[in-house]
Amino acid sequence: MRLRGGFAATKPNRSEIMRDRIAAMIRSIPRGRVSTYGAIARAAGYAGASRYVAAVLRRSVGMPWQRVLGSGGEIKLRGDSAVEQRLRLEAEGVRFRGKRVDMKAHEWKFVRAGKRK
DNA sequence: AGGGTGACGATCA
DNA sequence: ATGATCGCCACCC
Repeated sequence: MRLRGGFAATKPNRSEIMRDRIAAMIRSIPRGRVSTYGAIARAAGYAGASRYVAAVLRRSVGMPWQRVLGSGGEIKLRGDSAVEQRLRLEAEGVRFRGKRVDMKAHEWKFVRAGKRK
């Protein structure tokens, strides 16, 4: 957490930086394009943290959450949420092939960040 | 320290 | 295509 006014704030720990970087990647996905939990984790420099990407998305507000999908363009939400996600995506022009998003046409390619420990 | 959780992902039956 | 398994990661008791 950053403090205002230039006072010595508590140094952000590894997880906070991780969370911020992941959130930034999600926010950078343009309208009409999508990505996956795994790809976002890798792009942020945390390969393997796909589950955490979902956790971050879940607890953040004002994020384009509908643009984040499971591997292969699969909607991982359940019930009403899943329906809403599909509607929101179709509303911004994202096409589906059966149950999944046509990744070939809509997957957003990030410029990878360097790997980190 | 130990065990359980989830909007994951790859693999296999 | 579908469900079970297992490995992963940070969190939360």
